[in-house]
Parts: sequence; C-alpha cells; structure tokens
Amino acid sequence: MVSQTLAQEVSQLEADLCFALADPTRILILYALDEQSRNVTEITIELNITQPTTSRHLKILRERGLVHTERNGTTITYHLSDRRLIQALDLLRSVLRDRLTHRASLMEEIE
Amino acid sequence: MVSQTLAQEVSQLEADLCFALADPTRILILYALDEQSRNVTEITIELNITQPTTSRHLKILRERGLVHTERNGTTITYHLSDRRLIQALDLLRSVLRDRLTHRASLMEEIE
DNA sequence: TTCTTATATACGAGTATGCGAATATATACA
DNA sequence: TGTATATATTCGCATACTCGTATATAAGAA
Repeated sequence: MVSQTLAQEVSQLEADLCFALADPTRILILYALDEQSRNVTEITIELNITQPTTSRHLKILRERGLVHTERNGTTITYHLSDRRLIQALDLLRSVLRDRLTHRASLMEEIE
Repeated sequence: MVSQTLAQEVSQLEADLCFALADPTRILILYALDEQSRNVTEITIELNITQPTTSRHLKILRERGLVHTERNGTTITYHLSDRRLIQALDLLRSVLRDRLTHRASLMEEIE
C-alpha cells in the first residue's frame, strides 16, 4: 500500500491528463494528430474552428505534454507525444460503443 | 470518413467520460471500486472526505454510467460498471510513469 | 408514528473554463 | 527596415465546477 499522499499525487497527475482529454475539440485534435502531424492552420481548417480557439486548446495539450511542437520557418507543427493516449481514448470509445449496442438491443426487445 | 457531425457527437460523449475522470477524487473512487464494491460511507472513510463530497462525485460518475448502484436496506453499494475504465486509467498512468522515468534519467546525465 | 442511520440535494462563495474579437509576437522575405 | 503570414495571448462575458454547511429524503427499527 503506497502512502495516501503519493496515491493522491498520482491521481492528481492522472486527473490533469484527463482534464486535457475532457473536451470534444481537444479529442478531435489528438485523433487528427495521430493520423498525421499538422500545423496550427491545418488543424484549424480540419476542425473548422477559429485560429485562437485552436491555439488555446493546443496550449492546454502542450502544457500537459500530450503533444509537442517543431518549428518549420513560420509554421509550427504539432505532434502527438504518445500513442497510448489514443489507445486510452479508443478504450473509452469501445465502452461507449458497447453501451449503444446494448441500448439498441433493448430497443429491439421492446418492439 | 464519418460525417463531421457524428464525429463531433462521439467526441462529445468521449469528452463527457473524460470529464468524469478529470478529478483526482473520482479517480481514487474508481480504483477503490475496482478493488471491491463499497457503499457511500465506506468510500467516504476510505478516501477521508466528507459524505456530501462523496455523494456529489458519485452522482457525476453515476450519471455518466461509470458506476452503478444496488440498494441493500438503507445502504447503497456502488459498483464499477466497466473494467476498461481502469484499463484506460492504467494506460495514462503508464504514460506518466515513463515520463517520470525519462526525467529521472535526464537528471542522472546532469549529475 | 417516531427515531435513527444512510444517502442525496440545495445554497452560497470562490474559482476556473470556454469563446469571440482584438491585439501581440515571431519568423521570413524583400 | 518594412511588410506579410503564422501563431499566441489578452479581454470581457457567460457559464459551470468544487467545496463546506445545512437540510432534505429514504429505509429500517422500535
């Protein structure tokens, strides 16, 4: 059994990661970056949002280390830092899928 | 390629799940429930928080389907709904661990 | 019915988030 | 240096979360 304090610290770090994931736009950004690295403008166009909004979300992801950057002249390319983030999101997505499937089967029973 | 709207809806649901995970107390609750199902009072004592705080966090987890309940007389036992939630948290935890390990090795290089 | 225990909710204060619009900074190039 | 493009930050407003305290509800026992 680890000390209460350490467990709380780890949970805090974990919660910070989850906070970064707790926004639909940021999730779409991560999936887009998993597909291929992109610069701010490309992300902005891909997600059809404003540029300041993109930058703000990227800042949150960057500060928590979920993405990292690489400057090429005037543009800054963003990369996904760790594919396990996508694996975690896919796990959650599979939970959602099963939930919907289950509801669908309940609907069929009713009909 | 799915429609933009559907992708956004899925991301919204995913973000709702992540929101539930984006709090250290709720993460500790989920790990505690993974270990064994417990009632509200037991969780309150285990995490050393107030009872209303426990109930509020449980409500958030319950509304999003991460936990489900079972009444036994006056007490209500909470159960983890899906172990994949723990698997997802463990993935994030492994990301944090590697990050710390990497930093530690950088520290050694400096010394 | 009345009392007791277990759980949930409401209220208020404090804090933080999200967004659009405007502005600032940074790099490249002429 | 001056200009253009890419990215980041600030401001103001609306909204939403967290917590402690107090209170309400629910079930069981006497």
